[in-house]
Amino acid sequence: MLDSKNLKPKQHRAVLAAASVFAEKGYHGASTRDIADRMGIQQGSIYYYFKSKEDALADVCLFGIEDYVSHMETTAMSDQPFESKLLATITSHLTSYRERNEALKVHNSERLYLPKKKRTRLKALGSRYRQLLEELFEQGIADGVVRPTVDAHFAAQSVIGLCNAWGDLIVRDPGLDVFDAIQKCHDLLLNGLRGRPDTD
Amino acid sequence: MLDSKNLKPKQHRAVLAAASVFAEKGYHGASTRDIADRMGIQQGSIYYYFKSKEDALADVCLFGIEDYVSHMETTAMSDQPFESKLLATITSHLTSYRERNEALKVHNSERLYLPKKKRTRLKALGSRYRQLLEELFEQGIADGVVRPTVDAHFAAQSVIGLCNAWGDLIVRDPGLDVFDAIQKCHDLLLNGLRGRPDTD
DNA sequence: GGCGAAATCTATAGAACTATAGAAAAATTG
DNA sequence: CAATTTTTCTATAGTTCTATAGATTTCGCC
Repeated sequence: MLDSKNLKPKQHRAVLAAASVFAEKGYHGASTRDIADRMGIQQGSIYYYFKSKEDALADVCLFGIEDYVSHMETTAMSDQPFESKLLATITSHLTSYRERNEALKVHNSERLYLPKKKRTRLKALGSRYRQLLEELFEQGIADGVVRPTVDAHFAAQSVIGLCNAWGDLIVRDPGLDVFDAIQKCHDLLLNGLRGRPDTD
Repeated sequence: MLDSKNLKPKQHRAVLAAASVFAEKGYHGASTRDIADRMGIQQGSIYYYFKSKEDALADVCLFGIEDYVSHMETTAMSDQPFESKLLATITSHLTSYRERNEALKVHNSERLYLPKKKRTRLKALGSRYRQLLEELFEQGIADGVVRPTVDAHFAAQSVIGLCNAWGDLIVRDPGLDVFDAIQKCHDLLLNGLRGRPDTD
């Protein structure tokens, strides 16, 4: 398996090209020719970088989620209050969508087309991410910031879902103000639509 | 164009079969043979029901979103407080995912593969839905239930995103308790994680 | 039971796609 | 610059897919 930390520059370019094409056309809608075209090489030549089209998808997905999870690991370990950690999580999630060249989007929308074998690593990373998020909410409850009736598992899925939804919008509309979206997501999750009557 | 109100039973079955296959394999990953197999007919015979594979996708998407929007229209016109309307919206959204045989999921994840021409109707319906949702939030603000600082457009996108995320989970896990998810989404959106100190 | 319409079948043309093999070119190294 | 390694190219085998045409069967109805 490929470790995105050890990518040679050319392999890195190949993963980015594949990510971009998969993000635009979907895994099945994209052809190996499309990826080759994006790299400026011939169709057959991409098999120098990927053992198969399926492996290309696996590499893109792994690249998309890998250091994204380790970033979450750092946030979770840090010594900040709940609100700051939540904000950091959302920020990491949404900025990833813009910066990581659509690989995270590919991970989220196309990874299920991989056979189970090739999803093992991805699944572990995804579970780890969700677990850290759940622990974050449990911390929030323990600290008295989050209502004790909040279901941590539900909350984690919701945050992931909300961030992915905004991530898709961000990828589709390059003019969208990411930091505005981050702040509003943070505010909505913390306070809801009604909000606490803090300012009363 | 096809109007889902006027579907003959057999055409209806065809749309459901196509929806199911597209939801499972994606538009490009699914073949006309897959759809035919699901209906128990030969590959070439599906062209009796659809002019082309692309038209099949268009029909599925339209079926998926059509009365779903008109349901929202009814909710919006009704004479209920903001909270009830929000709950009705979420309920309609999430139960659609389970009942409409995955056509709504196909609409959400595959419609962008249609050429612009065939998306005109879908786009109009989607915009209408978002607009009704925005007006709902503006009503909430006017009624003093929703904080005036809430951005109605942002809120609408967020509700749609959150519901779609849970919809995907619902489709993927048939054992999931839909009404539990509905209540928790409603609560999270209204009160956020911190919640109002109602019960203090 | 026979007629017209609806539904399905068979067979296939034509296009696109994946993956491989071996040659060729480019880059790197001693 | 010669040897070696890395990268790319050409050509193609083999498969799969969409869509069509025309034959065939099933169905509703008088």
